[in-house]
Amino acid sequence: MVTLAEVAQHAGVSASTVSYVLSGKRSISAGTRQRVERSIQELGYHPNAGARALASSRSNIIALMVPLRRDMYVPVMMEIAIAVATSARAHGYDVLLLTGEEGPDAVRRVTGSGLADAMILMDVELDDERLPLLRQTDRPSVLIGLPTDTTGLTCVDLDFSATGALCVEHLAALGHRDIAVIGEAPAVYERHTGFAERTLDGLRSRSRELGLRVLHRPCEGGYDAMALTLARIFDERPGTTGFVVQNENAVEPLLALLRQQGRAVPEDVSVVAVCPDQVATQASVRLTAVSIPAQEMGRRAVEHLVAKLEGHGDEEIVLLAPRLTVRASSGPAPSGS
Amino acid sequence: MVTLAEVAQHAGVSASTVSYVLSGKRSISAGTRQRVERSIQELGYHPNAGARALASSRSNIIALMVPLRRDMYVPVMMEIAIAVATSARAHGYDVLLLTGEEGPDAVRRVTGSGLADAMILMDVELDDERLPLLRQTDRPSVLIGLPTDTTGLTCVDLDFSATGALCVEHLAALGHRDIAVIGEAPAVYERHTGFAERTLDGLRSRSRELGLRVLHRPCEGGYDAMALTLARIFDERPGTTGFVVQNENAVEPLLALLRQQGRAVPEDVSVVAVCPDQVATQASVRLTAVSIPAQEMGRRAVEHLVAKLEGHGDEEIVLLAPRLTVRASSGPAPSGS
DNA sequence: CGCCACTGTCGAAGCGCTTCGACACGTCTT
DNA sequence: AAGACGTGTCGAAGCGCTTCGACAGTGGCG
Repeated sequence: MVTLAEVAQHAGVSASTVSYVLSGKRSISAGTRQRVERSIQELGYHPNAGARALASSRSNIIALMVPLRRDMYVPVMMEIAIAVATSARAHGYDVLLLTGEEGPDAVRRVTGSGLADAMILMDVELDDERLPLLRQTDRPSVLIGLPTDTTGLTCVDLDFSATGALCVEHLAALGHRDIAVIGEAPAVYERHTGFAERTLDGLRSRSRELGLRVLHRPCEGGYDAMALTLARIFDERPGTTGFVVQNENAVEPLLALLRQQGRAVPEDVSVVAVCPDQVATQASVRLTAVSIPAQEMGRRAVEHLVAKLEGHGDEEIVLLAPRLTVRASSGPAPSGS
Repeated sequence: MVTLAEVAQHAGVSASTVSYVLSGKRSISAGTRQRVERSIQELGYHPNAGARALASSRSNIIALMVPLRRDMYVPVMMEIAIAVATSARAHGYDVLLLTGEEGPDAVRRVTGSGLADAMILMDVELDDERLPLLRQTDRPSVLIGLPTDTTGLTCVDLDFSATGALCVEHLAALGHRDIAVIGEAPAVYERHTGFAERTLDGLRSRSRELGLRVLHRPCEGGYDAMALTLARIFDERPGTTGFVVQNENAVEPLLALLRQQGRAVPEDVSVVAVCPDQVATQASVRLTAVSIPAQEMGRRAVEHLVAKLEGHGDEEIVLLAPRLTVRASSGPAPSGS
C-alpha cells in the first residue's frame, strides 16, 4: 500500500501539500501540482478510504435501501438501483446496498457508524417506521415514494395521483364509460405502499368528475389469478370496455385472456397500463401506457441528496409529471355500448 | 457522536477493554463485560466505521459488481444481488454496489482504497478484462459465472453445460427428434458471456449422442422478434416438436405464437425453459424448466468469500447441479412425426 | 511455601488522512 | 522605502479505533 507520505516524499513536498492537490481546497502552484500528480501516477497511489473517512468524517458513500420483496415490480426497482449507482458515481459517491429486511435497524446502524453520509429509501410505506429516525438524524436522506406525513423529508416520486387521472381521461376521451382497474397484489395495498393507493385515488376522483364507473380489483400476477379476477369483473360489470392495469405480472395474462375470450384489443376493449416503457413495448400488443420513469427517479434522488450534502439543500417534494404514450392497445369505445 | 473513550469512561474501564468486549479477541470477566455492555446501551454507542477500517485495515464491506445492462435476465440479477446482500449481512458484512460500467477501474479503485475487503463479480465474460487485476491483487474475490481460464480464481455458477444436456435428455426421452433452441439475444453471444455458450455446448454434444437434430437461434425478446425467429425455424425444420428456451423475454411470446398457430402445448409441441422458477410457474402454461438458482448462487458466493476472508479459503470452481422440474409444457412427441 | 502459568485489564503506539494556523516569500500600495 | 496583503507551502494535531506488550492478581502445583 502506497501512502500519502510516500507520495509526498517522492515528490519532494509535504504530506499536506499532496492532500491539497488531491482535494483542491487550497491553491497549489502549477509546478508543484504536476510533480505531485506524476508521483501519484508513478507510485500507483490510491487514498485509503478508511483514513479519509476518519479524518474528514465523510465516507463518500450513499446508502440505498431496496425492498427485499421479490414479488413485485422488480425491473423498476432494479432500474432505479442502477440509476442511483450510476449517478452517485458521477458525483463521486459509492453506493451501499441495504435490504429492506433490516428495517429501522439498518438506518440506525448506518447513520450511527458513519458508514454512509446519506441515504435513499425505496418502497416507502405511508406510515413507514423508518421515518422518525430519518427526522431525528442530521444525515440527509431522500425517499423514493411518498409517505403520508412528509414534514422534514425530501421525496421523489412519480405523481401517481395524476397518473391515475391521466389514464381515465384518456379512456373517457375515447368514449369508455365502464372502467376496470387491475391493481397490484392485495399484499401491496395491505402494506400501505402509497403509490398504489394514490393511483387509485387520482383515478377515482377524476372518474367521478367525468362520470365514469370504476371497479377496482387487486390481483396477484399470473394467469390463474388473472382469469379469476377477469371473470368476476365481467360478471359484475358486463359492459366494461376500459382497463387500467398497474401490475406488471398481470399485463400479459390479461391480454392473453381477452384474446382467448374473443375480445379484441383495442376494438372491443381498451387497455391502459402503468408500467416501464420496456414492458409496454414488449407486450403482445404494444400498450398505451403511462411509463414509470425509473431512471429519472433514481437520478433525481441522487441529485437532491448531493445538493444537500454540499449544503445548498432544500426540503422538497418532487412529483414527476406522468406522461401517457398512446400505442396500439387503446381505441374508441365500441359504439354498441 | 459517542466514542469508545466515552463508553470506557462511563463504564469505568479503559478504552482497550471496551474494544475487546466488542471484538471478543481477549477474554473479559463477566462483570466487566456487562458493565460495558450497559454503558454501550445507555449511551447509544455505534463504532465509527472509518476509524475501525483504518485501525484494523478491514472495512467489513464486500463489493458486488452487477451488470449495467437492463436488457436481459434482470430478475435473476436482482435476485442474486439481494441474496448476496442478505447473506453478507448475516456474516457481518455490508455490500457496496458497483455497476459493470466502470469496468476494471472499479476493481482498481476499490481494492486500492481498501473500500472493500473483497469482491463478487457478476456477468463475467469468457475473457473478462477484470480478471488479470483480480489475479494480481491479494484481496479475495468470487465470480458468479465461469470464464475460460479459471486459474487462481473462485467461481460459482450453475452447470449450464449439464443444464443443456438435461433439457435434451428430457425431450429425447419423450420421443422428440427435432429440437429448436431459442437462445438469448445475439448481443449476449457476441459478448461471450459464458453461460449461453456453455448451455449450447452441453446441449449439442448430448444431442449428438442421442441422435437428435438441433437448430439454434438467438432471439431478442418480444413478440415481433420471436415471430420472425419462429417462422424461420418451422421453415427450415417443419418437423420440430421440441423447444428449449433460454431467454425470459421470449418465453411468453413463444407460447402465445404457438397457440396462435394452432400448435398445442404439450400435445403437438413441447417446451423446456431455462429460467427462474417464478417465470416458469407464472407463464400461461406452467413450464417444464431447469430453474436458475439465483439465491443459492448469491449465497454460495458470499460463503466462499467469507471463508477466504477468514483464512480457511480455497480456490474452487463450484458448479451447481441443474434440476429439471416437469410441468405442463412438455409431453410425448406426437406419434405422427 | 514459593514458583509458574494463566486470566483480565491497562497504556500507548500507531493506522493514513485532513485541516488549521503559521510562515516565508513576492507584489502592490502609498 | 516600508508596510499591507496574497499566495503557496509546511508542521503538527488530531479523527476513533485496534492491538501489542506489560503487569497485577489469582490459583494450582511440586
